[in-house]
Amino acid sequence: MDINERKLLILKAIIDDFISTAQPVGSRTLAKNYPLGISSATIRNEMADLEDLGLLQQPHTSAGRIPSGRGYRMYVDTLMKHSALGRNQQEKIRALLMSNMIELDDVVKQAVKLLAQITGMTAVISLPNFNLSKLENIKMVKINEQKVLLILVSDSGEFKTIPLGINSSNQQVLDMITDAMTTRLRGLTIKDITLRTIGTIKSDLSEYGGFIDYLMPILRDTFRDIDQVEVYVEGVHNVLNLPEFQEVGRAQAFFDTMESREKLCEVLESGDGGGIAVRIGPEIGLDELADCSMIKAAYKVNNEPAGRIAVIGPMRMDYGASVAVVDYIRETLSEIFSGINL
Amino acid sequence: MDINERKLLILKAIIDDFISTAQPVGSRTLAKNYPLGISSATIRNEMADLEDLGLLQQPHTSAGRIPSGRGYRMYVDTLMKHSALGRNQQEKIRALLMSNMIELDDVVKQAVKLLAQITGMTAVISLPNFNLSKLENIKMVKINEQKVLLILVSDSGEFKTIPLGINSSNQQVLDMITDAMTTRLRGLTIKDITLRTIGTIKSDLSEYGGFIDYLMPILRDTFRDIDQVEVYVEGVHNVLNLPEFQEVGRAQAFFDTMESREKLCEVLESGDGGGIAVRIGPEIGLDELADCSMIKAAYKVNNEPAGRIAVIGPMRMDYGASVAVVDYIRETLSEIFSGINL
DNA sequence: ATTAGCACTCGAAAATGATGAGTGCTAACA
DNA sequence: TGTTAGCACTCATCATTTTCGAGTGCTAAT
Repeated sequence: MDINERKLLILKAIIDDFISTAQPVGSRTLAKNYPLGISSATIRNEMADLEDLGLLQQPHTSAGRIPSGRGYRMYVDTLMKHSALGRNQQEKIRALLMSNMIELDDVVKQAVKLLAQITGMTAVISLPNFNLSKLENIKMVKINEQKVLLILVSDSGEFKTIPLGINSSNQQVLDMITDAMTTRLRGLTIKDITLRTIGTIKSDLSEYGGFIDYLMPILRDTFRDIDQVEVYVEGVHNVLNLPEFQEVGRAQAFFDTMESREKLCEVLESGDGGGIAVRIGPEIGLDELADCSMIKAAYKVNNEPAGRIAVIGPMRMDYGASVAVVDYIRETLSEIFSGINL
Repeated sequence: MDINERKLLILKAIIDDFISTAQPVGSRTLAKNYPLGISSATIRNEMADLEDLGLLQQPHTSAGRIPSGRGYRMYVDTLMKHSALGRNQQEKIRALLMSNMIELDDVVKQAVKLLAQITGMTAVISLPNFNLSKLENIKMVKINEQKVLLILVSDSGEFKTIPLGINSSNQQVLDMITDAMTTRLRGLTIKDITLRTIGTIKSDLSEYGGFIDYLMPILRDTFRDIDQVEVYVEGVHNVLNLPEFQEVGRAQAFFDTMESREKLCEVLESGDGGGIAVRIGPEIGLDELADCSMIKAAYKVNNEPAGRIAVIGPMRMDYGASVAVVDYIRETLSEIFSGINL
């Protein structure tokens, strides 16, 4: 059986309708509400064909049709209207993201909130992995007799602070040590730091013998443990407004998934970083989200792919609008982070 | 009408039963399952009296009774069994909270997670308000040409880091400035810092004229904006397992409330800090939680009341067990934070 | 190839009925 | 006088039935 222009038109109409009503759509309503110029009987025949092609499915015998995963795929690939964001909405996003520019974290948090709010779904964003950026500078600041703050600065201007429980140190000594560390470690990533590199520092500082022996294991453990990719999630509860999440069990399963950093990370970080990816149902690669869809994109920091941004919602989502928003936010983030040493 | 011993016994039985089944309890089941030694008819009469006294209510004519707010109040005040935590559970809590002791924040986050997990309800905890603790030390660390990290250390060993966007500063200059600031501000709380105090610093450092003129407004704004009380919430989704939250609308309203830091703060911080408070329904003081209950207590840092810890759930909660957990965690936190300069 | 028409299907919603847990009241009883 | 057995009555819940209508597939006419 061939798939012709008209079938595609009908498929598009069905999906458009289903996206906005969440109800299976039948031949009569279709004939009534869309200018297809053919009768419901003809539509019925075509629909039967579309079902045979695996693009539609019937919840039960006497109901209308709903799109299948493959149907959505075709819709997203070739049928849907790619809408652009309205001017004023663009301005709003831009203004909000630009307003709060001291830290990358803050911008990113703002962005994910915005994304959730605009789409009415759940938004997820991952931060650039600090472990992979090059160290530029290392400092330790004595907080009090029991505590020192370790500060790692990356070449892109990001930094990370880590409190250490260290007894009675002296700021001058700490400065000497961090100077030596900076010399040795500058340009490396945290991932690159091994026991051996730390060992070399120790040999540079033999004069502080005892204290170094005390400090180094702590630093070693600290470097070993810096490792989680940060993920921010926003708008998890938005889905309660959607008809597909009206049974608490369903909603609860979704919430549980959204609370698992690892799963989210895995799903976010998979795939290459180019362009926008639309993952439909099982394509997401997570059983728990097999009846959801995800739109995901990588934003850049200093023109290098860094973190990912995504929106997750029911398969029946407004792909056109969502893609537009994700794209615009990705673009704006990349722009904000381009070349600026935060 | 007098309220005698037997009535109280019946009330207690009804509430115990209702807490565990979530079903209105009738006279027959009561007579069958509790060793009251009287017939269902007698119980019926007593129940009618208890209803007249406002301690019970009937969802509809031919249903059993459920406790009213006043009923719960009486239960909590005089009837319920105060159970203590089991030894092994105590050990578990203790071990978990002790294991992770570098930062107060970490302990507190661990505690709130634990509380939610053990009670199966929603747990909330507020941090000691940094604004109210006395400043001990102020530092600024140059991160790079555009950025400086401001570190405020309190006398209890807590600290707060605030990134500032400041151009091309020099670490020596920063040290001079923070030394002057420390001299002037030590012992004050952040709340105490006014425009005038900042002005005096400026006069100490006339030699750095231009830079100070640039820096001071930034610091002024920064001090003015440090102000939010941190609140951690954990286990919001736990309530989905409870029968009273089976309609999504109900659950959603609860989630919304739990997302409002201000409302939570208000509710947490109200009341004096002594002992454990059980707030039933409207006593919480928030319309959105009028059919929930809250158990709340203040923990201490250095033997001074600091933050609050609470668990929030349906009115039909196991008050005895919950009070025990809250109490033990409060106690353990206070102990961990007693006298230790973190 | 298209469409009108028709018989048929089947879920959703409304109507009906049985069930049973619960009540209040009364009269008998210890 | 307090307690209890008994009884009529209430009413939510659940299962069953009925109705309704949107939808389908098929056939025959255009």
